[in-house]
Amino acid sequence: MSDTLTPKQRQVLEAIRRFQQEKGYPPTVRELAELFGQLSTAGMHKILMTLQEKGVLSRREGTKSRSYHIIGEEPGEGPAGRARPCPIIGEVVAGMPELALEEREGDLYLDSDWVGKEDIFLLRVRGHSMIDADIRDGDLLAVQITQSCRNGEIIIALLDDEATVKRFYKEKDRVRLQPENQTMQPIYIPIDDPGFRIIGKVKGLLRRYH
Amino acid sequence: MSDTLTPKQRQVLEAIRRFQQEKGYPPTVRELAELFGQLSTAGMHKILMTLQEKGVLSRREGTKSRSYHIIGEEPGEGPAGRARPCPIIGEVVAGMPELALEEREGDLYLDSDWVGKEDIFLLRVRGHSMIDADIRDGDLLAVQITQSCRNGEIIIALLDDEATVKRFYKEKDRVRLQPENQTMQPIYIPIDDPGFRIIGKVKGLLRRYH
DNA sequence: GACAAAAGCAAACATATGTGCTATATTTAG
DNA sequence: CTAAATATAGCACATATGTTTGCTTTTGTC
Repeated sequence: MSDTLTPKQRQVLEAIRRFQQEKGYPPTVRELAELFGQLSTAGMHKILMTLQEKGVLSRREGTKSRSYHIIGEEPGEGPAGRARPCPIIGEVVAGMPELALEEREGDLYLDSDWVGKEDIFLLRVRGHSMIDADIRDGDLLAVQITQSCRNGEIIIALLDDEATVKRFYKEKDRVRLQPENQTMQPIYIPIDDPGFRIIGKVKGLLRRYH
Repeated sequence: MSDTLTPKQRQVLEAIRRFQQEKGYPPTVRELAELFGQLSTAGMHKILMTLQEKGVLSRREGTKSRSYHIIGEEPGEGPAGRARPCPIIGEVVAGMPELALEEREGDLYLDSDWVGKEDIFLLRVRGHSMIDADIRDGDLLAVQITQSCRNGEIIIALLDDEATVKRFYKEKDRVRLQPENQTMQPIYIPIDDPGFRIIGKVKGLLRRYH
């Protein structure tokens, strides 16, 4: 089908794609016409009709504004629908869960298919205390903010205003925090310890090689 | 600033965010009004004005259609601009670099700020041969397709139609492939070995916890 | 050159969308 | 309770955008 397109029609199609990509919303007929330096909208409109007849362009219902889109690249089914910004936190600071934005290093867009749709932030790992879990210094941990976690999950917790990464095990009347580094001993905490607070659980890990 | 928002105003803001997220373009005033079951656009319009005064909402120039957007979440600066789809390959198969799409498990959107803008695919790690590099069975490796790589980089290579993950070192007249697992010996390959081919180098790692 | 398809311009028109009024209910703060 | 702020409806109007008509120019083909 697309092999029957004229050069001009390809250019228009490509312009629509780029506009949606860069701006984040579809163009109007006039905006397209201006992009090609045309003084009238009629010509562009005719091209758009042809592209629809040829089955490569579509639009939402009726004659709504900014409704043209390339078939197979519907806005919302693309990156915008799955990617979500996640703040990178250099350090977990007491005073959460306001997520101390002072420590914010920036955002990273993550695929919600991979990391889920719940509240997430990225925590940069410092030190080698998790080396037995194959977590390295400098890695980013995707942390889902939650207070409920199950046995064996890796959690981020505040212990007397100090943040730690540990495996979580709930025992009779206490909580056992198991370090992954075998040279370190587990920590036991009474369930009602006021200095203990769970920030969230680790859902993913990101590492970058240079 | 945002602490002075009324519940209704928060809801509207959240609706704008979700609309842009799901549809891929900003809503009209009437579409917003309908979302809240209102018969008039006047109320919604007033709320939008208030949100602008409070500095959380903005719009493109003039009075264009579908131009409202949340400040800090401008469409185009968001997911669509940085996220890029990367195919997940279950196994590196001989016959690359056509990237045997049969083995394709799907796509994952990755942030180009993190993974770069070059050709990338994701390779699922099988086995524990890279455990000393803290790479686990099931991890995803972000592989940049290239033939040029420097000493010490982790590469994906084809050796007699078999894919391996190794550290790359170029020596005088041969290439040394160093496994990360200390129980395994390095492999030496003449530079002109026809059965040897570099697929690409590892730029990142993704792990998911359950 | 004749011809048809594609592309362009100008001007109008129809619909979609943004904005501005008035009036009335509902909520909130004091 | 009262007053202010907020939210709603209904209507009118201005601008933005989509669509159509008629004509001219360009382009490629026979």
